[in-house]
Amino acid sequence: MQFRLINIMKYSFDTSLGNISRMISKSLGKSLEAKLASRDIFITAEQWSVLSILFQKKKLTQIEIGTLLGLDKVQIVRIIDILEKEKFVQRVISLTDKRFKNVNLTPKGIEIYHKIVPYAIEVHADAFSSINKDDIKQCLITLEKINDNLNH
Amino acid sequence: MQFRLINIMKYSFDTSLGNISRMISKSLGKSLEAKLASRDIFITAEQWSVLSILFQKKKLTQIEIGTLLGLDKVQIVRIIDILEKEKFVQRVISLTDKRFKNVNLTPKGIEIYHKIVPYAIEVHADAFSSINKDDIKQCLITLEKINDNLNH
DNA sequence: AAATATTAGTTACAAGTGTAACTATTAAAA
DNA sequence: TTTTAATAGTTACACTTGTAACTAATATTT
Repeated sequence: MQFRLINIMKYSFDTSLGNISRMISKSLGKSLEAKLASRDIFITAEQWSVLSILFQKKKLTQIEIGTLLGLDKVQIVRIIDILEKEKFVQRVISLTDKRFKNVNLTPKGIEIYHKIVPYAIEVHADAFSSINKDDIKQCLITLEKINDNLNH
Repeated sequence: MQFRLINIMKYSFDTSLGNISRMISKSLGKSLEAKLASRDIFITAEQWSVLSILFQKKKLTQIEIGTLLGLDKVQIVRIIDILEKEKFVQRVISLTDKRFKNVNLTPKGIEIYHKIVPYAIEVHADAFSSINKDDIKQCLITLEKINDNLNH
């Protein structure tokens, strides 16, 4: 049984999830950043991921953001510093525990979020073009499962 | 029709391919690097991708490596510099066009390749555990298609 | 054939990133 | 209750990475 598993798993570069996910993630990020830059919006893919998770969850501590995005606390500090300087987010020290800073979108942050969404959709639409939409759905479900495996 | 597409594509962070592929690629890379480091093999995930593409294709120019892996020529120079210093690969100037340098694995490079493969398989097996193997196959096929879309 | 453009690979430097050490605050242990 | 440990967030510095300019060789244009 173990032998069979190894057999199935025979390593092949072409189908290596590590490689293909790295390439896709890079392409999508660069593609989004290029689209935004051409409209004079200078926001990186990672900053965008923070903006969108904040839009979805409304209020998160820096540690929570890091956990959700797989980024460490130093990276989060830097991203929040930049986003706060641009007044897209604000830090609010928690009343119940002064170690925590709750981060939330400002009105300007919500505005930029809505401005960027169409470009994010565009990038994904390009990536998904001429691929069966059920296949894409199924693929994303499998990727979620893989991601769960990797986080536990 | 276009309206329907946009509707299907409604942006959701959770199912954002950009985010999930970034997280998976990072996890897999770090997981492999940690496994290797604990056995005193100090090779990064990117260096590994170069070793394995060279094992598969036997001989490639630096530009070809970059194209296959989605890395630019400067990154490739650096990786090949390191791998050459470790005597895992060698550069051979092309006889037909002196601008090109053909890169290939040395016997030591082939040896380290075979040494690393089991760890690469292990990392993927962890990622795929308890997921239906047909789903994984289908997922990888879809990712290949997405990757093709992004490269054209 | 000479001049120009293009390409593969390299180098240099600025900008970005990861690691470790730090502060402030709260929780747990003695 | 005092001491110790743990946690959220920050800072500093070494290391890595991206951009642009460079060399050398070949291809193209004039």
